[in-house]
Amino acid sequence: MSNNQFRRGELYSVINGMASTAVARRLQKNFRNAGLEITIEQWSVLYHLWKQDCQSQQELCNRTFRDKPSITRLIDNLEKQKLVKRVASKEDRRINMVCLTDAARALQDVTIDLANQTMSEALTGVNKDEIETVKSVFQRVYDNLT
Amino acid sequence: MSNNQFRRGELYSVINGMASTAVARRLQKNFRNAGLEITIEQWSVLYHLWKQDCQSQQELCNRTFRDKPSITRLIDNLEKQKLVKRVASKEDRRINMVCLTDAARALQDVTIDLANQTMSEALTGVNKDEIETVKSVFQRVYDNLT
DNA sequence: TGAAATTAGTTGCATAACTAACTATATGTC
DNA sequence: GACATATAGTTAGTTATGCAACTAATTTCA
Repeated sequence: MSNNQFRRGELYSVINGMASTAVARRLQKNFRNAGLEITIEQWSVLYHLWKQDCQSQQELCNRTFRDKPSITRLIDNLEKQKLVKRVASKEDRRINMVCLTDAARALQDVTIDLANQTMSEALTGVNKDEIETVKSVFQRVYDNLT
Repeated sequence: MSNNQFRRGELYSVINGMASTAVARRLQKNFRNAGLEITIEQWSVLYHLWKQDCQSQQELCNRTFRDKPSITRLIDNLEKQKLVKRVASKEDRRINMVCLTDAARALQDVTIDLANQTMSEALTGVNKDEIETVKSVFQRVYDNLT
């Protein structure tokens, strides 16, 4: 095995463990400290609904990079907390449109502020070019594998 | 909220969802296609034991960026599959040294090859400088938050 | 030396992930 | 129109994660 290849295995560990876990934990902690009961996974669904309300579960799967059972259960839990409602589509009765409640709309500004603060903290000492490189690399990695 | 801040929230979604999920799924699929029954999380523990055998659970926590209960259960499952053994330390009876079995040693080459192939596939079109930038950014993000 | 604090690991509980198998609705084709 | 196929979503079973609370062993220090 070449040294270069071994570094790639190592890179896998780095990408999948270190930074994303640390950011996720910090954001979750910041939500909790602010008295917010939502998980970051639930937040990531709400994030896409704030950008565009009333999406089908399949659209949320595509946008959050999750599979269908994961979205089913995230929506189950969000519905229990009265943050979203499933509304049967009239055009296609297979489809549930997932729509925000007023309670969820009230969370938008405060939670996005917390996410921005968390990311600012995480990205201290990282410049814009480096951020653009990370985004671009991740986009290519995703495209290479899907 | 400034436009720049909003992009940071977006970056969070990108980092935590897109690339790492895609790589993890592909690697898991490649393991399964090769008839290997281990999960990528179990593999990541084995990876550190291949680098250095017989580490305490706490050392594995630090190296894999997982908390203690996660490691306890990963080791439980690896022990069920007879890939590791817990060996009580003689110097400090609180400590379990986690050691590889022959069965686990036999998995090293084939699984690391699969990981390298998967990463090569994922990183097609990404040059060395960009990889170094990603690693460096992730290291700083981790340091900023811990 | 003996009580307090620290460290290593486990257990319980909740949420989330993936796979496979399932139901129900819609579409396409003969 | 009817049967095959595809699509949207759910359910079941296993693994993994995070947090809090716990036990047991070790260290600190008064």
